[in-house]
Amino acid sequence: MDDSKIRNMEQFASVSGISRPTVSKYFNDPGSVRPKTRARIEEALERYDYRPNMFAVNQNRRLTKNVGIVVPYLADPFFAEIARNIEQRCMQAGFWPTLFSAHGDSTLEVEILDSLRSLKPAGVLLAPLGRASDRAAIEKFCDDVPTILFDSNIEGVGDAFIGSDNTQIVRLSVDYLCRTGDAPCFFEMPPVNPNANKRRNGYIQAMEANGLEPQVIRVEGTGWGFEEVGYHGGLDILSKGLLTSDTVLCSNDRLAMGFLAACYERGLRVGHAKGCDLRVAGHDDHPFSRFGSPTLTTIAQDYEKISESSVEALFALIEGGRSDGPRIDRLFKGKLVMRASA
Amino acid sequence: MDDSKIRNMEQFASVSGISRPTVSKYFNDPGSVRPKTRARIEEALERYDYRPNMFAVNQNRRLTKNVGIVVPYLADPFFAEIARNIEQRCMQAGFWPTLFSAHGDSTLEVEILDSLRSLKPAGVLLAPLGRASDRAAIEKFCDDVPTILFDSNIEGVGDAFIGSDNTQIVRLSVDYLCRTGDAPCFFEMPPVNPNANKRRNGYIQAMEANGLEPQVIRVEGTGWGFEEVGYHGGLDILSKGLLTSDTVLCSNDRLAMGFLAACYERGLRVGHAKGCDLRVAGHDDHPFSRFGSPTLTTIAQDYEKISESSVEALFALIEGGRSDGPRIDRLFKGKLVMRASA
DNA sequence: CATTTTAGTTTACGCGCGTAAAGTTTTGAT
DNA sequence: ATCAAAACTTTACGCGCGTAAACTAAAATG
Repeated sequence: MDDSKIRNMEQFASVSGISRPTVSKYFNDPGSVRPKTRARIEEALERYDYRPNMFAVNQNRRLTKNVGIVVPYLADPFFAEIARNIEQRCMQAGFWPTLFSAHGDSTLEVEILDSLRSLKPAGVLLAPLGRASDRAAIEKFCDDVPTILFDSNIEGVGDAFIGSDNTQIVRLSVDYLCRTGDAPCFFEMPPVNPNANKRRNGYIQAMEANGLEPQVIRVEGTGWGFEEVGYHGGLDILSKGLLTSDTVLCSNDRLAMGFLAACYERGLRVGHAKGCDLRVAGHDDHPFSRFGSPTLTTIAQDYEKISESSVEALFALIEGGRSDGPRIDRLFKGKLVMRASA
Repeated sequence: MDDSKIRNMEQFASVSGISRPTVSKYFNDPGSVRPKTRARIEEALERYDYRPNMFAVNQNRRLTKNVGIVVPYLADPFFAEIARNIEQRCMQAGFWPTLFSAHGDSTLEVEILDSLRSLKPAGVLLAPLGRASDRAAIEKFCDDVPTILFDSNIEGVGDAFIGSDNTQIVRLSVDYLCRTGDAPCFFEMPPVNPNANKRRNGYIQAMEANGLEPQVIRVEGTGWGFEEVGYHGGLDILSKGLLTSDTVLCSNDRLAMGFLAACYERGLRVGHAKGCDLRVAGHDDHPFSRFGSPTLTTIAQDYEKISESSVEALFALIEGGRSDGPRIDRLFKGKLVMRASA
């Protein structure tokens, strides 16, 4: 590789023997130039390492190749994983993804969107905080920037929503638990987002469909430290004897993992096997659920499909422009993952 | 707020009654203009919402206000937390942080650095993959961009290293375990980074200092899925009866959490209390360690200080330029966190 | 082969802002 | 009030690239 440094596209064009406008065209879409031309450019690209200046490139373009990814809480490996998945898909499609986390803070969420504006993104994939979100601010942002919501819905905001069918997911867990033992009571997480309520309601529906009486246990706790809530709330529940069943269905796996720690501390043996005191199940198939003590029975969210579908929806939106059709909602079904805890 | 939209600094300058070069100066450093002028600009800023175009701003500046943060594996909440901490500090200092994760892949790590180059960052905070890292590529990057390494060191690369004193950390855990029960054997993680080796060597040193014979247990496994390694490796160790002590010190908490799951599955009772079969301890005070079954005794890394010190070192580097002095290494001590497991 | 189509070249302008130079006003110390 | 220093205004240029227009060369069509 020749080390004489190329300062700009002008120079690179001259060493590659192609005019600058054509080189510019190549970088915008390599397929838009003749194969022979493309070959010459790429040959030069091998010899000299030149990259167009990001800032100059984006200055004149009304629409950049930037894509914003915003998640509510990055310290949750679930979001880290889904972000990774989305990032890769975006890069493969030639976009430049940038990852942001609201860290559970709605003020920060709005700040992120404001910052994102100045990135002039072609589109944004947003998993909103949920109830805590500043609806008006997000709505305004979505007016200006093509935005796909995922994971957590805000009714009527954004160009589409991709997520899980929480009703089906909870239905599945309830049915499984009912078939394999006592009907579950429901250990509810703090309702930070609409999914929390969907799951509680889904539980109630599913129980009633089975002719059983729903039993919802709600504990104190706010924010995104679900393990903390599951642990301390769990200790509280156990010490006060509030459990109405020996089968506990938790709204999500992080809550369940905290609850498992509480059970262990209280000397309760959790599992579906004979001689166990309690069965515990969760939802999401969180990355750490398979390493619970015991390993956690749960319903897996199809986050491969959620990320795939989200990115697809965004690209369709970017290419096709905003349609006046109805807002698209796509919900994916969950799958039962049987492990030791229930 | 007046909604007539301001398109550029020219227009904003005219509505604020200040000339454009002065407004430009203000945005680069609000303190550099006369208080009266500043007040007029900020008054206009309240009425009209204008932000300088990021791309235009950065195009002419040799040095931007961008800061890159690169972590090896974002699905590890430890890195998510430290990234959050660093992000906030950077933003407070008026920088624009961008977060990247190598997702355990050295190819991606190099790609990230290449992308970062085109962001013309004022500086970069890099937690390298470690052994898997492409040393030459990182070295070359550090020649061009002021870079602080943190968490995991690469000898002689970058302008400084900020991390934990792994020797002290392991010494602390070994001493504690020896004083409270049988001397520990050491369950080693796959050596993905130099910290792994530092910890093993630290263990051996600490044991010998106590006049005891070190016992290192090494299992198969690669990559960053430490829980997986701890779990499967743990099952293997237990089934083959390879443990040389009833006290197991794990190189880190994630490995330990996996091992706890294995112990649970084998029906072993872990803890420091009477009647327990095994004591288990880890290192790092990982966010999830307090929710283990049992809660995990560990040595906490001082990641508040690590992030604070990393950012400080970077800012000093950015402002002061690179000195010819020796590379700065700062190591912080760990603190014992006594929980139920040992 | 002549003709149309496609792709590339040349030339030129503009994006929004940093920044330098020269001139003007304000400030604050004497 | 006097005057130098500090701050501001005006003017002007350049950053690196997108992109449009007018022209020319190459490829595809018949």
